[in-house]
Amino acid sequence: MAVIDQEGAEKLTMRRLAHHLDTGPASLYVYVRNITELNALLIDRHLAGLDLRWDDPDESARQRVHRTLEDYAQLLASRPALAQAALITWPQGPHYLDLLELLLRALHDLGLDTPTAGRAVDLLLQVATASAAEQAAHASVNAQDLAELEATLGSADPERHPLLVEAGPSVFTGGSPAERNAWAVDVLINGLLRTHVAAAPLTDDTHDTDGTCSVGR
Amino acid sequence: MAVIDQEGAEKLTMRRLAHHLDTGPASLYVYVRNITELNALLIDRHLAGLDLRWDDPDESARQRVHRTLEDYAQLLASRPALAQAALITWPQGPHYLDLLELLLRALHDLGLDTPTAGRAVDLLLQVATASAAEQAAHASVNAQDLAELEATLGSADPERHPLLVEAGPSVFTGGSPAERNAWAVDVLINGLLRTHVAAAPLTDDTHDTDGTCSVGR
DNA sequence: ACCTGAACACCGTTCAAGT
DNA sequence: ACCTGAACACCGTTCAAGT
Repeated sequence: MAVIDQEGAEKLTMRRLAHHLDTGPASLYVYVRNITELNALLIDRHLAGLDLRWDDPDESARQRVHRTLEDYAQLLASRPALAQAALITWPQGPHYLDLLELLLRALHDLGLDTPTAGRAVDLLLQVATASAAEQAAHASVNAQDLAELEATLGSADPERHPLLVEAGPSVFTGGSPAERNAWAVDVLINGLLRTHVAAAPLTDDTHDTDGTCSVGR
Repeated sequence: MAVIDQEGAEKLTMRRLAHHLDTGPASLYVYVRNITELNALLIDRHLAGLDLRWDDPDESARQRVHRTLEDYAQLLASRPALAQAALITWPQGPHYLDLLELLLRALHDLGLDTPTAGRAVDLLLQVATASAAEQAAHASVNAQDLAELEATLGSADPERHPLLVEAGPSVFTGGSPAERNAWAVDVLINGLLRTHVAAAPLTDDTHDTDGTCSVGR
C-alpha cells in the first residue's frame, strides 16, 4: 500500500495523492474501490497513533471512556476531511477494531449488557465524530459564521420565542468544544446506565420506557 | 428570493439551481454568500413543513421531544445533501428558531435548568442530524458497504477482540434507524435528567459528577 | 449599477489504448 | 495482464466585460 502523507491537514483527494505518487489518478483504483474506502483506511492509519490499551488499575471505566473519546475526537477534529468521512462510513482496519473492543470492555465494566453496550459504542462514537466534524468545519471558516448564528438568535421575537430570548445565544455557543464533549459523554453514560435495549426487539414501547430510576419530575 | 425546487431528492448545487433558473451560476451570488448559506436557507424552508406547535395536553414533554426529533431526522434523512449540510452549519431562519424554542420548552418542562437545556438542545439535534446523515449516505450506496462492515467485524481475532467476537456484528447493525434513534433519545433524556451543567464552568470536575441518582453498579 | 458569460482551479471515476 | 493518459461529467467561486 502506498505511502500516505501523514502531515497534510489539507483535504486528501484522489488526484492530490496520485500527484504525490507521480501517477495519474486512475492508478489508485487498483488499490482502492473509491474515495470512501481511501478515507476509511486513512482513519485506521491515524488510529494507530492512539493509546488503546487499558492497563492502569487506577483509571475507572468511566474515565477510560472519557479519555478514549476525547482522543478520538481530537484526532478527527484536526483533519476536517477525516471527520466528515467518519460520519458517513464505518472505518475499517485493525485499530478501529481495537477501539471498538476497548469501549465495549469499559461499558461492560460499567454494568451494561451486550446489546446495550453495542448500541452504546455506536452512539458514543457518533457523538464524538459529529462534534469533531462540526468543530473542524467551523475552524476552517474562521468562526465568522458564529457571529451569524448569534445574529439569527438575536432576531428572535420575544413573543414567539420567549425561552430563546431569555436563554441568550451563549447557551448554544458557550464553553470549549472539549468541555462540551466531556459533558455530552457524561450525559450519555448516565443515560445508558438506565436505558437498556428492549429484550423483545419487535415491541415498539421503547419510547416510554423510563429506565429503572425516576427522580426529577 | 428565488424559487427553490422542493422535490429534488438530488443534491442541490449552485450550478443546478442556476440552470433551473435559466442563468449562469454567478448570478446566485447576488442572493447568497456561498453554498453553505444556500443550504442553511434550504433547511429552514423544509422545516416549514413540520408541525412545531405543542397544543395537545395529552402529549407529554418526553413524547413531544421524541416526535420532533423523529420528524426532523426523517426530513433530513430523505435529503442527503441537507443532512450533510446541517451537521456543519447552524441552519438559519424563523422555522429553525421555532424548533429550538419547542425543544427548549419541552426540556424545561422535564425539569432542566436553562444552561442544561440549551446544551441539551444542541446535543439532541446533533445526534438526530448525525444519524440522518449516516442513514442518507448508506441509502444511496445501496447498503453494499454494510456487508463490508460485517466482513471487517468478522475478521476480528478472538484473542485480541473477545468481546467483539462474542457480541457479533448484529450488535452494531441491528434494528431500524427509527428504532435506534428513539432509543438514543431515551438515553439522552434519561441522562440529561441527571447531568446538569456545572454551575462554575471553570472547575474541571464535570467528568466524575455522577448525577444525583446512582443505581446499577 | 446591476447582472452574468466565461474562465479558473479544482473534483471522482471510467475506459480505451499503450506497455 | 497490468497500468495509466486522457477524457467525461461534474463542482464552487471569481471577475472582467457587457447591458
